[in-house]
Amino acid sequence: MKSIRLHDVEKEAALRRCSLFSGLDAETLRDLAGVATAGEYDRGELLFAQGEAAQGLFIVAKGKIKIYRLSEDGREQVIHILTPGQPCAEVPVFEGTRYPAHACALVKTELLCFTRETFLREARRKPEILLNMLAALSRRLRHMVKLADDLSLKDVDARLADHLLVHAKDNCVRLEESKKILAGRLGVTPETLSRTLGQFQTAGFVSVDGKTIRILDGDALRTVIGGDA
Amino acid sequence: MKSIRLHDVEKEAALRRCSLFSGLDAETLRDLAGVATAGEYDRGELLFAQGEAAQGLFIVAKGKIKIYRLSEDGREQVIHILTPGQPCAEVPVFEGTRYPAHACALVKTELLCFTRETFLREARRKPEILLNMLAALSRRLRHMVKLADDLSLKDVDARLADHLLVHAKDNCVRLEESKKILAGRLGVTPETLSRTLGQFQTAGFVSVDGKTIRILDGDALRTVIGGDA
DNA sequence: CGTAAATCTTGATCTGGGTCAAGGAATGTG
DNA sequence: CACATTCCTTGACCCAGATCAAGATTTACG
Repeated sequence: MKSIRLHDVEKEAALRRCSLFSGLDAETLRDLAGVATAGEYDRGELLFAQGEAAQGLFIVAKGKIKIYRLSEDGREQVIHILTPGQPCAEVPVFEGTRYPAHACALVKTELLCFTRETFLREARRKPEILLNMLAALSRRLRHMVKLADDLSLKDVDARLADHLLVHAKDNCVRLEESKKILAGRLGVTPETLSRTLGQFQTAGFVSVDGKTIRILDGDALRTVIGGDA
Repeated sequence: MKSIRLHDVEKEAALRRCSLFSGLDAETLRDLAGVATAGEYDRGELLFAQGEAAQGLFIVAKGKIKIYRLSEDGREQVIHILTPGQPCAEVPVFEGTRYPAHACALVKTELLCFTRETFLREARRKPEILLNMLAALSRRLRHMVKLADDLSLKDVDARLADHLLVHAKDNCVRLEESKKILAGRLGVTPETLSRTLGQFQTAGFVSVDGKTIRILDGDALRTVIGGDA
């Protein structure tokens, strides 16, 4: 890690992009920006390791962070890819526990960091910060509940169709991530994702071109989510 | 619903049993108890319906609440069984959104209720309330992440073994819920649960007697969680 | 207590999707 | 540009666990 200097306006902009803070007024954001420190990580550099005591929470300003676990047989399970605006390690910071996963930079990455103490001090001064974070955490919890639901009672076709519809911007889904990682997020193997996407394509529901998926028949996808193939 | 009167000390005791509030000091708890209202629901009575605007959050004081969804083909998916001390509907209350599921009383049940407005007013006065809740929500989020993990990469044997070890009190697990509901929570069908429990029994890992499961060989269960049958 | 409803167990069968394997496309690197 | 690496696709096979069906056992209630 290399400490870098950022103007407060840059830090503020980075914070505003983060859902945990996005609803806050300008003054509060400025305060938070004032107490945040900035750092730069090289590609492949480890941010923190699973099991380490949580010292601070991070906000991605630029670049990409991979959150992953290693199972005891050494297989890597990607939990999240964090892009600019996303926070990281709030959970262990509140609980005062250890980091539950590894985090490493996928490319050269700039981060804002609050130490645990700094953050708690600010939060006590301005409860809106906490209300905001509660809403954001609630939303994440909701997503996880849905995912767990879907994993046990929907099939792969339904999960993929759902994902495509949710992430479509005017009938297109651009994959920032590799398909391998998308597969992990849907809880399937890359092979199965490839096949399912293939089926959708031959059925005429979508057309796939590299990392761009165009939705040709949204209604068909919606019926896939409901019941049968 | 029938409004009932409870002494503040009773309400306070109910709040203290709830993880969202358990770390709070006596004064704060008293304040919260002062603004909570109490209600009684009959067996089968609906607390709120999926899709309804969230008006308040509840704490179970006595009885049992079932949280469930109905899929479009009418099948019921139990999400949670709430027992005394558990909170309900915090998520939609923070977000100011709708209830994401149905809730109904399984037996005659007493509940404390905060309206959205009342709660937010108190929370703003005492930020510790929010810090406490953040930690609690974080923990729940962690659990869901683990469940989602396990659903996609662990088999039923491992999930059941894990559940038994986590919930054991001196080598015994008493099922408050029916086995059907436990099955739902582990993301399997009742048939599979029955079979798996049967296997564990004939293997000598546990002994089952009605709603009580005694763990005979904890180490065996731990190895089941790890890798193979 | 007896009957009905719900819950639990057990067996037989079927299938979604994981695993293994091997051949293409991309992308990066000296 | 050749080479290596990682990513993606496709095929063949197999198994965990769902589903269907049919008793057995418990619980609820008039």
